[in-house]
Amino acid sequence: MNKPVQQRTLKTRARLIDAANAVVAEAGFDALRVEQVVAGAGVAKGTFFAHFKDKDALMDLLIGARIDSYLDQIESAPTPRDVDDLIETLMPLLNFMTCERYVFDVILRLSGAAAVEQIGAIAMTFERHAQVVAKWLADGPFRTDVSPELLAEGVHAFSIQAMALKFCALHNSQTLTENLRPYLRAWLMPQPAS
Amino acid sequence: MNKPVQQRTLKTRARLIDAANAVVAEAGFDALRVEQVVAGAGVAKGTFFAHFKDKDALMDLLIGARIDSYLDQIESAPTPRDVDDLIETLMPLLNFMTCERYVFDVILRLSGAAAVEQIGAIAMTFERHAQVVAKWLADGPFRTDVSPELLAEGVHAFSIQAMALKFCALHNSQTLTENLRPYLRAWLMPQPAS
Amino acid sequence: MNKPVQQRTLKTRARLIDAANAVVAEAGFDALRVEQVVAGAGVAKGTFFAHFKDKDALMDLLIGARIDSYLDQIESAPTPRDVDDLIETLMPLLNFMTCERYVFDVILRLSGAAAVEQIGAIAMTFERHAQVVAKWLADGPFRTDVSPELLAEGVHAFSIQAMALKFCALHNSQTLTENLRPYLRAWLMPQPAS
Amino acid sequence: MNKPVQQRTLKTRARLIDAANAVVAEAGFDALRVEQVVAGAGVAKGTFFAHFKDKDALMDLLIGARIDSYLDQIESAPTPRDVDDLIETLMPLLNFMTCERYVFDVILRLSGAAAVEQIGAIAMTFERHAQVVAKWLADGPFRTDVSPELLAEGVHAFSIQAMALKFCALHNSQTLTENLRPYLRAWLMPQPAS
DNA sequence: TATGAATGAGCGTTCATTCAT
DNA sequence: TATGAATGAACGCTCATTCAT
Repeated sequence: MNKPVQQRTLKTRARLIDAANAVVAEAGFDALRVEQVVAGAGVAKGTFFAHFKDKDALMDLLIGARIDSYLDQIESAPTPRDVDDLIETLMPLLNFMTCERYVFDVILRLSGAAAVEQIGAIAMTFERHAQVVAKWLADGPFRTDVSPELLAEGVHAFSIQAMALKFCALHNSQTLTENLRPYLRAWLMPQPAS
Repeated sequence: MNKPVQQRTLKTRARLIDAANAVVAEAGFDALRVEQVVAGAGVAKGTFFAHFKDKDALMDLLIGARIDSYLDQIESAPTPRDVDDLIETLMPLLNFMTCERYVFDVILRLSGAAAVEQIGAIAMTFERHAQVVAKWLADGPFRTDVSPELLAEGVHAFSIQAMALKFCALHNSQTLTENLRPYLRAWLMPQPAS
Repeated sequence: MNKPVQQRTLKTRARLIDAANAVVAEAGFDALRVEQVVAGAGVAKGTFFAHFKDKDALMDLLIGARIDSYLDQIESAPTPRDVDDLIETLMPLLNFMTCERYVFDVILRLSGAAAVEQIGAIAMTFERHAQVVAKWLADGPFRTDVSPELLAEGVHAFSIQAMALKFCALHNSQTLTENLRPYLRAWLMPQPAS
Repeated sequence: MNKPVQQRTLKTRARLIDAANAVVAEAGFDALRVEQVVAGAGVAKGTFFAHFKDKDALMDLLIGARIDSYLDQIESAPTPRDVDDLIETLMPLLNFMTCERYVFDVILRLSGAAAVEQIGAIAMTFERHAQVVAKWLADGPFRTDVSPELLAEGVHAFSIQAMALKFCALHNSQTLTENLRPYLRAWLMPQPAS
């Protein structure tokens, strides 16, 4: 009964997102302007704000979708055999997350939601990321004295740290991979008997 | 000859900082506006920017000073004997860093300087923090298979993670301390022989 | 055959008006939003405009009805014997008309219809008001050198003036009654022989 | 000492007003857009709102200035000898006030100020109008049983009434002058001995 | 009649930062 | 150094009204 209306809504929403993606492809996330998006979608400005609370909500969706597609790839990849393998598998995602300073900032900002109702796409991907990595860690040649879930959270923490260093003049002489490797080795590998 | 001028300069700078601290005490860091600061200091807006490169430079100073005073306390505290001790020692600092979402964001943003010349007060405190923690970790009953410096960086990474969770509706049911403990246990303690 | 349809129509219309009155009772005329009204009536926005040409048409109805009920009271009151009596009789109406700045504005705007076909409830009440007052003035101890109709129009003009003063910081130290009395004395009473 | 700065301010303000007057001359008051004004003045939008609280504040100034110049003409005109003379003298002002429905609405809206500090140009002209007319009425062949100030307020009330009728479909078959004459005759002339 | 997504055009805001004096 | 008016570029908002279904 209310299907036709909803389809119209979904169509408009899709056009907005398509237009936004076109702008991003052209000029990047930081350069996206709401005005361009509505112009590209051929809708009124008011329509934009009927679909998205604000520009951040759109960004959450766009960036969240990309992270999700990277997670799809990651999930379908073979379980990493060692730390280097793990890093290599994660790299496409980490590279995307640091492709623009603006993107990294948005991700940090939106990865936590002030209220449960406001949990957005990016925050959801963080949950998923933890699950995917935990599943790996349970299988691989990694330390077993703590839960895979905790290990996965640590991978996340060190990834953030390494990504942050990429934007830091003092430490960006090393690549993201090089920064990340010692952290994850020390975190994931069983300690040699002392 | 130029002594009086310098004194006036220092005086103006001091008045700006005092005014800023008054605003912060009244309304918090997030609510601080340059306009309020210059009004409180009784100078013109332009004068503010003659003393501080930008608003962030002031924030760096204000927040950096507070972090430094927490580090003073931390440094003068006895070396922690275990993880709980370590957390307890660090907590006043971590609580301050998460007193406002805005403060946490500023710290993340300024903790890595975008350029080497721009290393500010907050970035300095992070170096100092790393040294203090590394010294502790070298002395305590912690794992020795990796360098204390790397361990300290990990403490930092997990602290950031735990602080971020404080602002996340999905995970803030636990206290910062409760979130941090399992991370640091797993990171710092020698693994039991498996 | 079309009875049930008409009844449904009338029912919807009544529900819209009830909902509108509820909003007005809660928050006043100025705060009334079409959205609230349709929400309260449990119908869609478009339905509102199937029943009322525009929001003003609803306002015309709501405010016109209230004015009419004040006119009922006025009409059933005894013919005023003097100016003070006249003012006292009119006051409930004038107080309502100035209960909100917005109400006064709407009344001014709709009291003269832009087109003859658009004569609405408020415009009708003004005609009625003029007739009622003219009838009084023909009977009372008032000047007789001009027609009662003209006198009534003057009462209207001075009432508007006095009401406007109520919204003016320069003149609202006096009550509406106090502002109105000298006007109507000078307008309605026979001049003393000079 | 602070003269040069103020002159710059005044210059910018003058450019804004000039640009606004140009737009009005071109397209009328109703068609004035803030964007056009700032474009015409060659200043930023922020500057506009630094000079005027909102668009209404500019309108108050523009319209108030015009009314004032009409009042200048009126003031320098010879004292009217009778009602027709009076109407003829006032007509340029009344014609301007009703040149656009929008202008009349703005005048009504801004003629009263909610607070004394907010009294604007239009509200001031109303005071002046009363004074100018009162001075005339004291001199002319008009009724003397009430104060000239009261008589002037009545002229104002009837002028508003007559202007409102101009926008009213039911009564605009008569000219403003024709509508006004009977009112003012009855209001201003000594009553014939009955 | 009923629906409700879409419209739309302009206003006001924001506030750190700049620059001519 | 000090001044403070001016900048600027989007964003977000408003909300009555329309129109295709």
